[in-house]
Amino acid sequence: MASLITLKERVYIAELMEKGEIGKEYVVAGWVDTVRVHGKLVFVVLRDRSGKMQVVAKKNISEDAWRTAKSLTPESVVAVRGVLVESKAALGGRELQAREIVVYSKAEPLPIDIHDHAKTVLAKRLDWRFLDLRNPRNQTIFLVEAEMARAAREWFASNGFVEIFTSKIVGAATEGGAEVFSIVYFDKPAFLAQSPQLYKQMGVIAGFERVYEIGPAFRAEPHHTTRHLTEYTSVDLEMGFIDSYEDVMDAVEGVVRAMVEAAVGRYRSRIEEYFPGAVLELPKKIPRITIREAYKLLEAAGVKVEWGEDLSSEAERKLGEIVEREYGSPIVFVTEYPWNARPFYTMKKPDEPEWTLSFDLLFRGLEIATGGQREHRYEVLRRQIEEKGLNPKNFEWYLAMFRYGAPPHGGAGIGLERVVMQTLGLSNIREARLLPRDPERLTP
RNA sequence: GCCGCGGUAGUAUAGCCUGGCCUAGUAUGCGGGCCUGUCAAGCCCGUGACCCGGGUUCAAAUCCCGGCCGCGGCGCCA
Repeated sequence: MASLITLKERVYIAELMEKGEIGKEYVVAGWVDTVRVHGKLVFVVLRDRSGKMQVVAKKNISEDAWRTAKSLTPESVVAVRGVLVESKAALGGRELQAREIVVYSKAEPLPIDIHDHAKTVLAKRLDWRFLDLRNPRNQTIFLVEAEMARAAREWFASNGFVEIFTSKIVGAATEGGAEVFSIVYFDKPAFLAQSPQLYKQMGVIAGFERVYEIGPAFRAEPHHTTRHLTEYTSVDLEMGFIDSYEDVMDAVEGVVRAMVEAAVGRYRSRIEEYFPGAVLELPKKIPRITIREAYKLLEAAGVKVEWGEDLSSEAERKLGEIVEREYGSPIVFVTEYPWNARPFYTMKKPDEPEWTLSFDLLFRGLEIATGGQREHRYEVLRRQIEEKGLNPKNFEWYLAMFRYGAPPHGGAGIGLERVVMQTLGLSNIREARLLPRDPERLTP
């Protein structure tokens, strides 16, 4: 017999729970969250993307529907037509009394526990990512990510930035390092872009003045840590006609604030429910300290630092704690990094050339963004390439841009997954990436 | 890349140090039974595992070696 249920009739569970009419018939569809079979009574919790509700099937319905109800398995996809009734005992005070049930897809016994993410190790969960994401907690991570990306685009658009799409297949490594993936491009060697850095500078110099890109970046570093991916999403921006790198920090602060506020604004209740360690708001003004001030703070706290060197990951974590305590902020800009810790295109501090006009943004002790003012003077830039031991010949097309009118400019790159991770308080960045790639993992 | 830790049913774990009492325990899942108000239902019965290869030993889940795989720390970075 043909099904009497059509999905056109379908209503979302959240809507039904909020404003469905008691006594009326409705069709809901989704995944079977749990089944509890009693003697002459079956309780089913049905889940769609809006929420969950209880469906009850009693033995006195049609023979067919009763048999179907008894044999439901968790995570099967079903549709139910039933009458909405009040029920003191049911979750949310109402439930659907089933009349008809259609099983579109019967699920086999599950290979992982999807009700509690903590009951299965992350590696196993990732092997079964499509099931792992059925868990509303895990789904929330990607709702937050999507909202952050949307908010970033909106912020960029309303601040005069043009979205660009640069090539991820490149003929030379951006910064001369060895940390790139090699690919075969017909008969030539090529690489996966580790950053759109040089191209976004091109966007500025080409006359767009302000550009941004949200896209993949590839790093061939064999990191075995909870905060590195070999492929991640970079929120990149570059802006011309700036007075100083302070202008770039203002922009980064604007985007990051927009991202966090949008995500919390839209998903506050879900975030509070599933991520008790989440950061729900950023300070009015993100503190800015120079790295030399950071060295002092760290030394005062008994942490060993090397002046003139980059901060170690331990120092960054400690600094995060100190700033939280001293400034009451989970987030801080650290500025004026030493020249030896920065790439060739960074502008040096005019009066103190061993330091640079650059910054990192540390969120709960983890670097989530890096940026600064770029060197736009041809001769100086050329010299800096040599200073870093790189061959200017490999940067000919790039250097040429600075001989035909390049405005003072600067920019930054923000790690999207890291923002998500630190906002929600995740312990592993792989959780914040739909399909994480690390030195070992290439599937799914 | 360097260093450390680990691999036991579908899942998560106990046992390993101090070899035999392991016929490998527990929870959950799965199969079956009872149950008309449960809510990750309850109770009863059942099901299912020592990563691979070699070695030591009377005896190996347990000790040793090699391999494969996983996790984490560091450097570096987003």
